[in-house]
Amino acid sequence: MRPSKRDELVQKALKIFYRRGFHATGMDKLVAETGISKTSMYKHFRTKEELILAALRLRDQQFRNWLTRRIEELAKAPEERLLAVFDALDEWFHQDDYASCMFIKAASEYQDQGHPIRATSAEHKRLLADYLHDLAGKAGAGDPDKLARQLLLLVEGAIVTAYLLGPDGVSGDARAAAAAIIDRSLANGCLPTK
Amino acid sequence: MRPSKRDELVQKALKIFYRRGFHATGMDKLVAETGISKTSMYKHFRTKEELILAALRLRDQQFRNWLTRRIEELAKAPEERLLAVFDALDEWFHQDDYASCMFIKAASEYQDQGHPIRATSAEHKRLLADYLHDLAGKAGAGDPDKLARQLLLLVEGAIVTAYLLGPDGVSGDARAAAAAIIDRSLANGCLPTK
DNA sequence: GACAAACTGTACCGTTCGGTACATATAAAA
DNA sequence: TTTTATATGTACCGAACGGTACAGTTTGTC
Repeated sequence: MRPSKRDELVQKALKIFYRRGFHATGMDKLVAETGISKTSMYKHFRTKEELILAALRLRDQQFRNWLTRRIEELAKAPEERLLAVFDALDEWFHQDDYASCMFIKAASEYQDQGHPIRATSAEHKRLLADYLHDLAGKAGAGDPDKLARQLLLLVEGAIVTAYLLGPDGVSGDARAAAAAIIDRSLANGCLPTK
Repeated sequence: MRPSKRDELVQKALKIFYRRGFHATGMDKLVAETGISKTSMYKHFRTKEELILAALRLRDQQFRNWLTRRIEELAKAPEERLLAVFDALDEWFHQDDYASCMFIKAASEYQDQGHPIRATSAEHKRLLADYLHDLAGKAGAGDPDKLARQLLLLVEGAIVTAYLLGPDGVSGDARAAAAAIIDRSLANGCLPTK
């Protein structure tokens, strides 16, 4: 069974929304760029918002899937994986179609508290934080909650900075900063571990 | 001389754009919410984009002004000011109308390379980085460039995370992470300074 | 080949978009 | 008081917005 027209639509819409933005992308533009008729679109999704939500759900799945897989390839030991996070991000930042994080942008355009698009974006970040927490725990962090939250700050900061000021060096800085806070968390400060 | 109608417009438009977004805010909405006639608006600004740019320039000025002033109030010694950055941010995050960074959101909506709105947003971040660099230098950091770039990551990460996951604790985490990387920069690692 | 499901093209709906035309009002400066 | 600059209200422009109606075409299945 070939990929359904529905999946094809979501996949293509995802790329277009990512590249052009949500409000700035009209349904007619989606018709023109996907080659899928508007009638079909509204057969699969009752509103533009539902299509956006489907695109965000797909993005969440694809992105976290890629990130975790890449990190597992790049490093084996948990402490090393905490740093490999930023090596994976570096690859992302240097893709020529890199344009920040889709969820940060979605939450920027749909700011109402409790709006499904904003809620979905927040959930994505929570899942990302959970993954970092998992890594931090396996690495033997003294306070994995805290370490994960601190690393998340570096991840988000790197994403935004790589977009606004360019990708070069950002991951390296984030990695170095991460090393500092990881050292603190694992060694409980500058005291020798024994 | 009273504040000109033009300044009043930019000030009010700034708040509305910040709260509702750029594409989502039509000129008619601005007329309704500011009480300023559309004719006047287009006498002062030839396009909506020019009005947005004026609002961003005002925001840049107001925000950096507030931030630096607040930091100078909160701490006197340069090393302490590097940490006070996050105390000031914490106050911002807990304002009930906090809605992330206007420039991150602007760059999210106007993604074209070289678009004036995106360029203005990038410039704001560059100026923020310059300020951090200045503080880092005065604090005697070994590599003020690097420290400033790392702190900027924490600042941006805190802004985004406070918006998406809520303000509580974010600044504390950022502050703790900042302390770790500042210690490294000032002491050149865990080695004693002498 | 028949049938149903899925997809397409086009025309259209009311609304809103950014932006303009124009005639009127207000208010300070001369 | 007349002038001049600046504000206003309203009506409007063509285009694009999200979304619908409907008739016709392709597609896989029995």
